[in-house]
Amino acid sequence: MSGSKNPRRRAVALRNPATARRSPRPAIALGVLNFHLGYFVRRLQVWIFQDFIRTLRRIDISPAQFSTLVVVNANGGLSQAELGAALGIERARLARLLHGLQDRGLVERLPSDADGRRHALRLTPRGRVLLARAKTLASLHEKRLMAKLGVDRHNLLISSLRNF
Amino acid sequence: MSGSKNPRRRAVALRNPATARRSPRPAIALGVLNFHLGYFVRRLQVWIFQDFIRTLRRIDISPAQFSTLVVVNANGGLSQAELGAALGIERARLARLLHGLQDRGLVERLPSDADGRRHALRLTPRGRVLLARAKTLASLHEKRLMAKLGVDRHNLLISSLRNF
DNA sequence: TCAGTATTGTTGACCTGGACAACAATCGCC
DNA sequence: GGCGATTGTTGTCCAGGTCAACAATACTGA
Repeated sequence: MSGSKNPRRRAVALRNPATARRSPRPAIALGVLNFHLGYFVRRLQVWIFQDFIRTLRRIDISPAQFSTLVVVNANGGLSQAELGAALGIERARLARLLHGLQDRGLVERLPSDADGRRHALRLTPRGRVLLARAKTLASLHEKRLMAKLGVDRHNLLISSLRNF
Repeated sequence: MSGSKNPRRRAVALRNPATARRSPRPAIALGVLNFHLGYFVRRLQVWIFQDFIRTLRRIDISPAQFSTLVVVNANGGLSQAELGAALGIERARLARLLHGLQDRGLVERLPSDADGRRHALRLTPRGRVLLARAKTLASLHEKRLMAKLGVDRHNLLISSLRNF
């Protein structure tokens, strides 16, 4: 039984110049990926999130938490359903996310007197203070992103995607 | 103990016009998110991935698998380290991803005769056939994306991000 | 030569997020 | 007043990202 049980066995060695290459390989070809916007959007998004997370790590605010705080602050008393629809966060996920923010004393969920099912979301004073700090840090991140993309391209992308 | 053990208790009802609003709420304000490119990039990326996944579901190829097949096909015999660096996939993750593709008979990992640690990656004939099919479906997805963004904006975004 | 160091790939473990279903409470409508 | 729809919560599953440890191999410098 020469290891034939394992479906991921190594094949026999191959005498192929490509596999023997030792000199520094020229840049990897991306092939048809060059025509797929999703590839580039994903790379940009990964870079942005990593920088954002690193920048706001000291106050322990993730991108999703940041956008939540911003939108709650800008729309006092809105419901979770509305918030989720605005941010594209599924309601189960949003419930847990808000619990985390509430446990940290940043948001409060008041019972809406107009609809017993809804929670009217609000920032606590502490939430507003933290949000101000978060906005400062987030603008630092955005400055770094502008520097990386170039200001003109950054503006082009923002205006191009805003009304999407 | 009126429920005071639970740190996430509901507060007393609030008499606030905002919470009592019953008429259709005007569009949710995004506040400062309007100035953060990451917010828009993420929304676009989510849309793209959802459409891509749905389009290629019938052949069970994810975006990461697609880009892997494309790059392996375009760079015969490259190593996992090179592939991972090109696509921004961490090597632990890439190892498992490739195992999945190998188990499906789409890629093979030949021992590189130049370096005993490396695997020279290649598509199998079956992998090449599936990749052709995947490319067809992916271009359908891209057409849908172009229709949604508008061709001009799509081209603008691609050329703007390609050399990023 | 060879001992120490770096690289490559693999595996295990953990965590976050997304997706989906079930559920209770409440609302709206007829 | 009852029935379907909505809202929020919870459980569960799965995919991905991350990190650490490890074995095998390559490289480097004394």
